[in-house]
Amino acid sequence: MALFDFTREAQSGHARAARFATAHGDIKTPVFMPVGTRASVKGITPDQLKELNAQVILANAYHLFLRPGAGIIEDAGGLHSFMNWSGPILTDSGGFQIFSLADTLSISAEGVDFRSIYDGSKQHWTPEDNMRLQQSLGADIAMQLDQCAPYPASREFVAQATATSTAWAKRCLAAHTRSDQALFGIVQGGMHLDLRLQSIEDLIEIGKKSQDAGHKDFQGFGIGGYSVGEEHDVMFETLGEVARALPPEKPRYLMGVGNPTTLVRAVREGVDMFDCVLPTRTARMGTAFSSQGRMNLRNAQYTRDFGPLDESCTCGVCAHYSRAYLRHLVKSNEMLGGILLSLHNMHYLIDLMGRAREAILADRYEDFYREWVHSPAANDY
RNA sequence: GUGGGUAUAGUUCAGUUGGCUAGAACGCCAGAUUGUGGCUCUGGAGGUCGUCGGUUCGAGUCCGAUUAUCCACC
Repeated sequence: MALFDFTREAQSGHARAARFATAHGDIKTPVFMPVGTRASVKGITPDQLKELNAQVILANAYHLFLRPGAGIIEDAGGLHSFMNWSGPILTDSGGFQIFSLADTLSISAEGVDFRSIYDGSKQHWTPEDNMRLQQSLGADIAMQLDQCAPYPASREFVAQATATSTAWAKRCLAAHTRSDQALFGIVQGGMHLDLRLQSIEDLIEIGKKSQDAGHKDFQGFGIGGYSVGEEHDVMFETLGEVARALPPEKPRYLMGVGNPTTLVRAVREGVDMFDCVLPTRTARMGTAFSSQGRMNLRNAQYTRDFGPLDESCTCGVCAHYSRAYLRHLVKSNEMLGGILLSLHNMHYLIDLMGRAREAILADRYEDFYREWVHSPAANDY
């Protein structure tokens, strides 16, 4: 199996099961990727991630560039060595941070000026700078630098941001030379289907021309610009058509999503990969996913509840700790509370995608989907 | 026993020369969290101001008694 081959194993409706080959191992899809922005999945060690069957984790080029700096990670032998994770890693470019952190000074076709969130210093990035950065970090998958439009935004603004992303996609692809690292283009276009379809057409064209010139093509595509504050159902008005307009022989990565039910629905639309801070962030705030829906462990009803977090969960936290104890930890601000709930939530999403994969392989994804949306577990947002 | 201090929300305390619908912090209760600047953010409940009486148009604020409690001295 050649590097970056996306080998489709089964399809059930639009849902796909596949293997994506990277230099640090295969990724079996559909897959949820834990987020470790600053080379750390908050509260979870790499050993624990392996036990949870995490296949690939995320890091963020923007944050690592500002701290500790790419040079240090390069001297450490790359990101894998630096953080002691031997499996696949995906780095996000930082396009989302430029949009979300509001320290952006200016964005033009040429590049972006922004201020460091750590010391306020002025920084300048071109797409080429960003590619150099991500290649020096050495992840298995790099994302193009993109511009993510906020929501709501005028159609004109979204169209302009999408055009900028497309221009940057072309330059990122041209500047990307590392053969053991995949590069994903990113679809933008906000909630406008026509802008998104145009974005996809442009990305495919850019890849084709690059290949014709003897250079590489994108090995997959991110679907960006969703989960930026819109109502949950808005995304599904266009997601299916967007996902299926992408080349079927390459992975589709819905960026920044999400909660369990959104994953189950998005897989049904043909999405293969997800990442989200939700399992760890909500865990630190005291919230757990469960077969009974979302649970807020701070609630008084758990004060004397000595049963497991989720009776139908197979994770180590549910095997050994009671709701009452977890509530106590959360209420007492003990870091162990956030850690244990993070472990559980992470297991929950990884296991969910594992079960989705089994259902696809057995060609009964529609049944799996129906069962899910009618179960109390779907009460998760 | 004597002298002095203090009694206001679950807790620690603010409440200016008497003029509110008596406030704060923490705690408590409940929401939020989607390509992570998050021990974060948003709401809510809760007090006949120790008790009884007096002065006053009006008392958490002044006066008396009483109870509790703290300190000092016998």
